[in-house]
Amino acid sequence: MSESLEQNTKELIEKNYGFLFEPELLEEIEKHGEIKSFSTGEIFIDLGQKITHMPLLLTGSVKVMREDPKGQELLLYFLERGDTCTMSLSCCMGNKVSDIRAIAEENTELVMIPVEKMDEWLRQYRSWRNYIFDSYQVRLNELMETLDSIAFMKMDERLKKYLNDRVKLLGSTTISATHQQIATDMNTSRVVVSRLLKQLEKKGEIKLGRNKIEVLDF
DNA sequence: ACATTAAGTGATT
DNA sequence: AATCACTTAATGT
Repeated sequence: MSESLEQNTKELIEKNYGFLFEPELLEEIEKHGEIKSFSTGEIFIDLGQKITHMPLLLTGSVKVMREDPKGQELLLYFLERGDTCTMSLSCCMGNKVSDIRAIAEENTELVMIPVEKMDEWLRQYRSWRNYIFDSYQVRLNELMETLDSIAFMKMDERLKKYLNDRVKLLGSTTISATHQQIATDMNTSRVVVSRLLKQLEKKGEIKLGRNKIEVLDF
């Protein structure tokens, strides 16, 4: 039984990271990594929590957000399979406390790597170094995108982007969320979201239902 | 049937 | 675009 689980683990890691890392590194990941799974809505990294492991996503997706001192939430970016949380990276290098919150968007599996391995692997494996640097770059770009979405885009454009992002991420045109949840993600008010969604529905771009939105046009 | 939660809307700032 | 106040609709008990 544990045999088949390990087999499964190995396959999962190889499927998602096999093309990135050399075999020796993959073996190390299998050896030291701990597989965890979370169901939709579970928070697995929270503000003020010490980071002891860094996550590598295998399946599912994750929402990463920040909270300002007033308790106002702000969505930073989404993670999908093959991604790692760059924010926790910087946290564990400095042995600091997390300043972000990570929530499972859907049922998600990931490998937790102990921080001690980070240093070692950075020195030892070129592919790991590249992966980390690439992650930084990808994340930085995404952050820039959300930044100028907030700074320069109007609400209706932001909402469209939000919907498209989630459709792409979930691989489904049906999003299940309340208007309130969406509003919180974009830190605006529910009323605004409801009105904009209604407009989009009138234009035939989406179809609304209770707790769900179907994206028709994109 | 009643309470609760989600969504829609006009008016105001 | 945000907030208020209120209505209507869908769901759970």
